[in-house]
Amino acid sequence: MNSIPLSQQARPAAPAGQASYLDGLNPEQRAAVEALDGPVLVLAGAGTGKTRVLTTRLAHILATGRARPWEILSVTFTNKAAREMKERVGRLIGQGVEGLPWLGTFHSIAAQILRRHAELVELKSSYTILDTDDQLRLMKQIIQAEGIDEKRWTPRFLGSLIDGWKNRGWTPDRVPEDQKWIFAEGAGQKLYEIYQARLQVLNACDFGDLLLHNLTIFQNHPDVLREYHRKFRYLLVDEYQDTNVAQYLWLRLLAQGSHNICCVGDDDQSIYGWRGAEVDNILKFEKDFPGAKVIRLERNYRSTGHILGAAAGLIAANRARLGKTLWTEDDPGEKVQVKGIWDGEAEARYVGDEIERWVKDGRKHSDIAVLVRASWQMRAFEDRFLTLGLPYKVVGGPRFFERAEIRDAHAYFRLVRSSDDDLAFERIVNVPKRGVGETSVQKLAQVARGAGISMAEAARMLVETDEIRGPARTGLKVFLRDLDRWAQMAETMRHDELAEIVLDESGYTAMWREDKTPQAAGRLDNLKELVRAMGEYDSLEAYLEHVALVSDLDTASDGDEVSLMTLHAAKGLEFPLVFLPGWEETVFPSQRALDEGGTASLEEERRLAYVGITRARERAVITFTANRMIFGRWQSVLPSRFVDELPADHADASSETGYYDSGPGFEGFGEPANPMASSYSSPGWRRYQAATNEGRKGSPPVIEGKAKLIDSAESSSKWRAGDRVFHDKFGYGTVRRADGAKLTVAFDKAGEKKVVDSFVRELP
DNA sequence: AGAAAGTAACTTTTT
DNA sequence: GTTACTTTCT
Repeated sequence: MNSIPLSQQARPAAPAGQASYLDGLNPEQRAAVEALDGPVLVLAGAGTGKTRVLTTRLAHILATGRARPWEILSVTFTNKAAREMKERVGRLIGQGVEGLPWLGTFHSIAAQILRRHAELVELKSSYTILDTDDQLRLMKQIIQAEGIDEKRWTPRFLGSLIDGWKNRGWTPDRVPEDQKWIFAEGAGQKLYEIYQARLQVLNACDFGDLLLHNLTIFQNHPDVLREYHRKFRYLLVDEYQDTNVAQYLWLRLLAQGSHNICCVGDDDQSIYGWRGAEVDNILKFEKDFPGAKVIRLERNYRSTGHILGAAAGLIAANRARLGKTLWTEDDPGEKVQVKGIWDGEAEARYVGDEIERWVKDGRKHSDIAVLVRASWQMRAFEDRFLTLGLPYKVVGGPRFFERAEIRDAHAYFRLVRSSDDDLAFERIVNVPKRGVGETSVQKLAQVARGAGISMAEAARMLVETDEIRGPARTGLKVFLRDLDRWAQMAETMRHDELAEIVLDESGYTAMWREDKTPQAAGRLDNLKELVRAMGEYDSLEAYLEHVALVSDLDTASDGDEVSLMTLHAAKGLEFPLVFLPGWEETVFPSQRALDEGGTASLEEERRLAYVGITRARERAVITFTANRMIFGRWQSVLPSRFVDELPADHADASSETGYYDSGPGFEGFGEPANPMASSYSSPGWRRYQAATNEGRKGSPPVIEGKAKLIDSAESSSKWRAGDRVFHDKFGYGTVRRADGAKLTVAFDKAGEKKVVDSFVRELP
């Protein structure tokens, strides 16, 4: 791993100040690059040159001879970020970066470390990394084995619970008392123990374990930790605001050596709280790392003044933040556009039209991104783009390695490699159909468990007896014979050749060839692509290790396409023109955030909105609709509170059509209109509804007296404060405020809600 | 065992 | 609207 020729090691220290890589850095960036000693936190706002600082700092450490390439630990969150850093450092120091063996994601580096010390946590260094699918199936087995009702206590719930515990650095014995009761009347911790024991038998670990085992090793074996203290002279951490507790503990342990830890991040862009990320980590950095320097990067090189102003105004509503003020020397540019639209289809049509206009003006499709809160929102845009013939690509969509056919194929390969991989065995014994149904598999599992052997071994025994008969028996016999044969071939054959043979001879490819569903062809293509990708690795092991930690294959096609993606996927990217559709309550902020997480998760939604706006360089267009199809039902929806929070100075709600206005200062529902936005205050909502509805036919359908916005809007005085009403979903309630069609109702059970009057009726 | 039909549940976001 | 899962039937 550390095999770089001596000639490529530390280059002679360049006199500081003359180093060309420092040219063009602003004073703050330069300070962040040059502050090499002790802990440093770089608060890098959106578009302030974060990656540049990170890579230049790395180059600087090398160029000044402070450390050699393998003495620097650089961690990122995603593989993409790691790749980008490698590339850019390579360009800066003008040589290959194979010499940076410790640049990678938290998970890949933890996996490397774990391989070297696996025996210290009772694993073999050949351990496999389970994907979420395997994990869930394990959970399910355990829940069933323990006789717990899996309807009430789903494997998925247990999975995310255990995952959460791991993210907080809790091994089964450290789970706090009150947490144990979250699952199945106190069985949670016991199930966690059983799960870990199963993993150990399988010589496997899940994503969370990679970090957690590292922690266990470091805590129980100070000598090992010291080894890494000596090894890592500098630590660099990207996206620090996204670290969870386990990652934080891991970093803190490692930093005890040199104390030279530099974390780069932006608390305003912390959007992974739902996955265990702790904004707190970045908020308390100075406390955790005494003597830390904090450097703020606030000069933005990406967006226009208005875009920054709109984003700043929005994020100012958050309380838990360190506070930064982005500024730019660029033009103010044009204000952020905010537009209300009738429904989702019309929204997609509008976005499509705007895109065509932009392109007609000589700009490129690839300048444009459409950023949505959740992936289900993409379909409307895909539909529309397809009809218009607009070239587009979905970024971060269905992941290659998560597709069923790829997982099936991997299960075959894993099984050929080691026949005791029960999870793989179970996955594909009967794919394609071999007559081995559920009952046979149950029997195998039971025997295997009882005898402490693998399911493949159990199968070998049982096919010789009468325990399993009929088609299951012959099917298993053939399957076992094939496995043996392939295992033998593996000794001599190239792994990608073998892969092809396994897939063919097992009947797996044939299964898809005979499948007549439209996706079948794509699946066969994926399998071909899989075999091709395998060829790029030296061995099956190397390949499997890689895919376990990577979610996507490099997709090279950089055509001239509009990018369609979720807001999460957009972090770190930028586009001249950005569309932000779906800014409605319950969509964005999402219902889930509204229901569960309280203020914290609402603030996270707001940060997501902030991330969205700050992706735009020249122009940002926010849209919201009055009606949206959610869960297959038409619902009337209200503009997002984030729309109200946009400062009128930087956001423009007036629109060219007669549609009307809403938007900044849209008279937010019963509350005093935003004073900053008074110029926008207007009784626009009703006019907007009336106007739009007139221009539209048919959609959304008017169902069962619902969605009759027009009627209800016009009969504005049907309800008054104090009236008792009934709502299908929320039950009985008392009207608190009535503002045209919009009611604020205090429901007896559901609490205070804002609803449109067509959804309530008189008491039955 | 396997296919068809009917049902619940649900949609974030990723290593 | 979809998908994953369960029940029912052959």
